[in-house]
Amino acid sequence: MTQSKTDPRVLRTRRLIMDSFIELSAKKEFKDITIKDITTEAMINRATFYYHFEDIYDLLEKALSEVLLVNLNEDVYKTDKLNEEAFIRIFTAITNFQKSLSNRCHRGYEDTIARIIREQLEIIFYKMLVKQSTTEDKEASKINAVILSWGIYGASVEWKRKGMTIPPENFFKPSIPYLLSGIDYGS
Amino acid sequence: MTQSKTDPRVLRTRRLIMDSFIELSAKKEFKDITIKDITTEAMINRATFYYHFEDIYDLLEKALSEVLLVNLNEDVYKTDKLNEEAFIRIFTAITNFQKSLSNRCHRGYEDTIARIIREQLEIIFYKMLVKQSTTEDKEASKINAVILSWGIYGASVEWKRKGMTIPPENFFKPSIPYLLSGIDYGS
DNA sequence: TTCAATGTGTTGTATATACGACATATCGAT
DNA sequence: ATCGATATGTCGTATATACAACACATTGAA
Repeated sequence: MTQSKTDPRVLRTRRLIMDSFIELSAKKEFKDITIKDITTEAMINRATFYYHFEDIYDLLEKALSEVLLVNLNEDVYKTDKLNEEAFIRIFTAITNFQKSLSNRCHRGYEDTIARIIREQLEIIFYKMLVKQSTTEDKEASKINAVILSWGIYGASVEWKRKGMTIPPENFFKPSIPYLLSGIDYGS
Repeated sequence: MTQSKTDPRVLRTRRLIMDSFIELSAKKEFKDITIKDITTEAMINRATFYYHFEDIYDLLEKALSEVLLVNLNEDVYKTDKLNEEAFIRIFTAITNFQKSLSNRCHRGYEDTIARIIREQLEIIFYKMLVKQSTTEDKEASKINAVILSWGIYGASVEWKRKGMTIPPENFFKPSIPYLLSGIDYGS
């Protein structure tokens, strides 16, 4: 809210960099992508890259966060209550994300990616929990968000381990009653 | 040759502006397109527009020149000799250009467009004539280029007036012997 | 007519980007 | 181990773009 709108040049450049990175990720492994590759593809100067990102890992992080966030926002914020439908939407968004990553080659960076997913999940869960919590106990919401993010990410890993073939909603549905019973203070 | 390569920011911005203009031309008449429309679509500042173009007519001119030039370069420079094939390529490029313009609405600017086409044609003809002329008479080449540009543009207007239905090569072929006889000094 | 709204074109200043140079690190070949 | 080639990260400076403000023209409605 306090953020004054950012310079259009910045938005433009970040978009160019991120798009180029995603483009290149489809062709090469992450470890073979150089900063020069990215900036050449994006037609921006190499020094400009460092104006926006610490290094290539920082870019990976922010690019993935953004992609995931777009997925989540498209699917989730249609319903702002954390009910059965919302859980299924979120879980499906994550499995979609996992599927899209499994095409690209990010070998050796699974941990980074896992952390990014959990962080984004935590943010979203926290927002939704605070919004619908009747008490003012934000600490509890924070911890619950952590637990939910780890738990649901874990479920997506298990889904992946089973071959990514089971429809996400079928795989996940059995656990929903348990998850809902824990958080449904209101009503 | 003497041009040192231009700043990538300039290329980027010009492309954004031109693409936005072409985009908007598909939706609105030229007279209803404002500078603000263009710069908003291109996501650049209005003042930046004036850094690159005198006004909207200047943009029209340069945008059309570029589109035409791309058409011509794609088709023409495969053969660098001004023979029957080259004439047909050029004439076809122009009729294609006329067709693409007839969809968009540039009512009231036909004269401007005509001038742009002739200017581009003249440049190309002049280059080719000088290249293949055995004598060093550049003045003659210049005048011949003028004559050819007006003549061939006129033919394309006639082709348009007849409904743009006749295949350009059929329409134009009968005149080629005459045109070739005039310029074929060499050999 | 008058007035408000909108478009045009210009100017001064702040900031993002381009560019070249540099030091350092990494890596593959000899 | 050494060397050339290539990638990383940083810096200073030049320049293109963003932005707000301005004067002026055009337009349409009261």
